[in-house]
Amino acid sequence: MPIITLTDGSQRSFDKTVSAFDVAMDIGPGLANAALAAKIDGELVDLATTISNDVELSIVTSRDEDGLEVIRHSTAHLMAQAVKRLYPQVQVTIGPVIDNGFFYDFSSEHHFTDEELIKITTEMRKIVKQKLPVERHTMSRDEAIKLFENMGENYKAEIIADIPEDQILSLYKQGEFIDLCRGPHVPNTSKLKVFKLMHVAGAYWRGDSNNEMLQRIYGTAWGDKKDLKDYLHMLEEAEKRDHRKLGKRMDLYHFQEEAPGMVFWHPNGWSIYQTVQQHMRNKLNLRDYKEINTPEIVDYSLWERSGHADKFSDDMFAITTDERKYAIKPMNCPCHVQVYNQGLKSYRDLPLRLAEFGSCHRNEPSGALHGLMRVRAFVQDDAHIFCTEEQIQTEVSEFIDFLHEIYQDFGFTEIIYRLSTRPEKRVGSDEIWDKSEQALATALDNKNLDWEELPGEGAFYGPKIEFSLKDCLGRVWQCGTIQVDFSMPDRLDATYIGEDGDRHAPVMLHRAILGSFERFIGILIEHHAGNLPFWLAPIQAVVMNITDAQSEYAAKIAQTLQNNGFRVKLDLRNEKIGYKIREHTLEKCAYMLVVGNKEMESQTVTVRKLNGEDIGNMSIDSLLEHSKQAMIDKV
RNA sequence: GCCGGCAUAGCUCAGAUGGUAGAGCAACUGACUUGUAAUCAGUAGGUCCGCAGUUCGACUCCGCGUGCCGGCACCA
Repeated sequence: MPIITLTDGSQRSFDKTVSAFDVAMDIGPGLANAALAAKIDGELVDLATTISNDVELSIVTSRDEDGLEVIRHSTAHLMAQAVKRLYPQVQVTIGPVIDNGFFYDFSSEHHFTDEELIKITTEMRKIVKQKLPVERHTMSRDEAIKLFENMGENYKAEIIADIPEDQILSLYKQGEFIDLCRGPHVPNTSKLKVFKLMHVAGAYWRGDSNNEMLQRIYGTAWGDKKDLKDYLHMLEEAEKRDHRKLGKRMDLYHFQEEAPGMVFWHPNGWSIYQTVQQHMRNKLNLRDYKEINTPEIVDYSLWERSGHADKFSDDMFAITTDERKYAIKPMNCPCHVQVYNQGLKSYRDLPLRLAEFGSCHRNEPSGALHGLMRVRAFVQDDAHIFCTEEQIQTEVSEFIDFLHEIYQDFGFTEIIYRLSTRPEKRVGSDEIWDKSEQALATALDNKNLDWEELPGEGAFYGPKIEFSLKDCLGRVWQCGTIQVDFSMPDRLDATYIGEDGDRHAPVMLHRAILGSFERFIGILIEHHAGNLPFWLAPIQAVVMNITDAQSEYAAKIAQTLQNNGFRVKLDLRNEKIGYKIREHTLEKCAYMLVVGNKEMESQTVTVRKLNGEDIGNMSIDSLLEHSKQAMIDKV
């Protein structure tokens, strides 16, 4: 005689075993109709699940996050069923839920085209109309293997073969289609109405590049039409922010075939770059970093000693001249150790913070290149802190403060923290690893930061914290990092004289805040949709006259701004003011300064901001003051 | 690197089922002297990504290469 407690605390008792659906029906037919799944004592289950004991129950609809997940998962099955109907020779593999949708991977000789996605969609709609019940069945592992082998679904059989033998598996059947699945699923296919197949892509079987390449179809699915529409609209908006498009429109930089993955910076883009770099330089000075500069081309033997040649030679550009082999540096650390090694160091010299805007080249796989976000030639805001073991904790903590300050300056507040811990292949004792992992974790905890651990993802020489930012498409880009390194100082003979008078190897902290200037500027462009704040804008102000009568006055204002260190343009063309404003808006000029007869007579300018906001008429002195304040406020 | 797609004027794109291409914007010239997101008219602009092949003829079809795009893998 189950007594069922609902989410609002109310209770209902039944005199016989009931299904979750029966309970929903008992509450009301509207809810029963909207019901997709249920949660029994916190566990997400099918609506058909029977209840014979006292439980807590909630009915899951498309309004719940869980409901959306069920819809997306079921839509993946729906798509697989449609594909199997249209292409019986195709084998199914896996079809999980992802952010905003789902995908399903198929093995097939035939390659799906975008037109065929329409065909598949039509078939999916047919299955929805058929209102096929989705039924859960269970069977033993070996039975399941046999079942899928008989169906010719070898991939499924392979997946099941990896599951422990004694486990009971659940399978879901809708019409003629059957798939291995943990569930839960919607009660029938008519619940799946709002979806769209997005695109086809390749993906390796089991995510391993040694394996066969499968075909993945991505789709999106939602609880109601408006959500789908909003999502598609968001994608369109995100596309408009794409730094590759804006970079072209704003004339920031270009790429060309002769130098794949290497940026040709134009004056506007280089202006942003210089502003960002100067800002970093100022901040590094305030925190007692010493800026240095080291060679880009270094004899290969140094990379052999540092260990890079051994592990990363494929990614290094090597050159041979006069029978001598060099590498173009992929990282700055070995060179920084060379600077450290000049002259005898005492414990009194530590911590020593050596910073470099280090130009690096890495031969990234061609398929990985992506605008400014992934390039082959880039400059890191790199620094290495040489310190004692005891100083690690403080240095890491201060670094996190530094990083927060910089991200704040650039307008980023959403940061993802990840701690990568010891990998299987590593150097150094477990004791040292314990200590350094603990130092990093403690530093994060002391600042009350939410962080995720990535076990085994650390570098071979030490653990690291990664700091990532999210871009407009929700992609996560790693920017900052701090890594503890007990290995390289030793490999490259770095030492200091301790209080005890003996030589010791210092600990090296590799750290970067922006990561690479290229990637960071790409993220900046997308984050601001190209509308960079005044302090970063390549063109901070454009002075426009109404007619020729104000040419001289307009030029004088531009000159004054320029003399005060601002980046100014003068537009005296014989065009209507509306035309000029439109053009400079598209160019993303921060301030538009209009001068006509009115302004000339009163010795003022009228200021319009990029977003169309009119901040009024002001004297040149107040304009200068306003601009200087904007630089300080970073708005 | 792997799978698939794409490559036409400075930019955004159309087009030709094989007979050497077109629009809008930009550029240039002229008129207009203009008040907060496009004034009008005219002119000029192309190795149709590269290299080979088929063909009387290739921008179009086939092959190879390069780059880019969507993913996957990679990201010290």
